Amino acid sequence: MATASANIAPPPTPRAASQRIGELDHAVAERHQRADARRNREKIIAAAEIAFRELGTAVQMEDIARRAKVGVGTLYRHFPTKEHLVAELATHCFSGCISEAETALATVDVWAAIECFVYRNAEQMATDAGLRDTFMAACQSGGIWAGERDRLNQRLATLLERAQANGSVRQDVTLGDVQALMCGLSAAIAGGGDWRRLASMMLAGLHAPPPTPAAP
Amino acid sequence: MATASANIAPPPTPRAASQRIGELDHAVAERHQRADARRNREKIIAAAEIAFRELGTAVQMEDIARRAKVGVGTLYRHFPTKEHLVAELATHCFSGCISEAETALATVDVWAAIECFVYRNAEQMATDAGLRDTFMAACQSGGIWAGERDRLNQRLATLLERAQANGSVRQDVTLGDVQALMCGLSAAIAGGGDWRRLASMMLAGLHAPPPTPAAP
DNA sequence: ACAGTACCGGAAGCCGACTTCCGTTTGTCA
DNA sequence: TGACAAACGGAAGTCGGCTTCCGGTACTGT
Repeated sequence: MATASANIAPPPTPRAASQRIGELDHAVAERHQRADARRNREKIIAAAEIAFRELGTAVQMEDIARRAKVGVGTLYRHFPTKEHLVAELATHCFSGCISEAETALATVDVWAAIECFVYRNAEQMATDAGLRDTFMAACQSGGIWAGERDRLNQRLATLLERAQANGSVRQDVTLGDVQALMCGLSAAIAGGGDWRRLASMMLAGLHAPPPTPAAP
Repeated sequence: MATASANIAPPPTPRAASQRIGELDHAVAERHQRADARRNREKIIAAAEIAFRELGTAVQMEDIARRAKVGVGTLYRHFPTKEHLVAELATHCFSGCISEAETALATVDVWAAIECFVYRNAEQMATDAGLRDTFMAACQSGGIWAGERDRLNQRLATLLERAQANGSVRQDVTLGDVQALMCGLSAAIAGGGDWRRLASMMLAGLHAPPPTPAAP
């Protein structure tokens, strides 16, 4: 699994590689399509979201198809690859986080905004394996949904910058550290810790005064 | 994935289930065996340790056999299942941690001992995927190597207890939280953060004075 | 030196995912 | 309404791992 687990196999066929996610994919979605097709797409996404929350990237395509009351063939008509489908779901996760980050950016008290951001995410992670897996995968550079991740990182970067200018976050913390921390928080919550305490500890670590001199 | 990517498949055959790890396994190891067999076992373990550090639980049996210059058949003669082999390796990881925890227990300054323990592990995690995966898997209760994990947890529990009595660790932290934190630290380091800073943040989170009142 | 047996190697088997294929169904447009 | 293409369903294909099998090899004790 490591992690857990994640098992999106690298596409064995050359076929999938020929489609950029978010290009042709959306093009197909937009273009004139039959009513039943559109309906099925909705059903699939709805079912996939639930399953993703429950099982994370370990969801199985057949499981999703079953929940959506649709054949696997139909599933693959709409999403040529598991990776494409997961990317769609991960994008939803990210856009949620992004809008939270934006409300944080609109808040005057930077530190309170950060606290709020972290608590909100931690709370959701407690019941959403998909969100946790998304944060974990976000650390691997160059993933498929790198675009969305970078949009989030952009927000977090300015948030971090302000907080450091403000003195409310340790000066030596980098954006990479923040990313890693979110990833760590996911894992810790997945590991069964109490999300509230874990979030508060993470915040304390960020907030802390100048780092204590390192022990040998 | 999550995790990352642990892929020890549940044994499909009834065969593996009939052998308790650490019982029959060791018995076979002890019992009179041919010299070449013993030599091969050592080669396998040596190769597996290196591969495990490099790849974590994602190592493949064939890879290990190749590195040990041994056929897969031989590998399976010594370890009837991938799970058995990984358990052996994880046990090594745990016993290292346990002895570190014991030196920590022997130290007068509890907080300094904890710092040292965390830094040491973090440093090793930075280059040892096997250690990271071991900590991640340790959270899943009831794993195969639960015995060793519990021996470690026992040490950590008394360490935590003393530190809380001492006032150097937040009162509301539980052993489960500590476990989750180690798991989170693994993930964060795997996610590419700087181990030194991450460890210091984690310690700050533990050390912190009474928890800040939770934000909504 | 020899028999007997433990052990070795790696090709083949198996299994659980993902993905493809194609006959059938259904919506759409004239 | 009829023809046509788009979409459906799910059985079958594929692939990458773990695991087994069995003919050959080489220790070990006599």
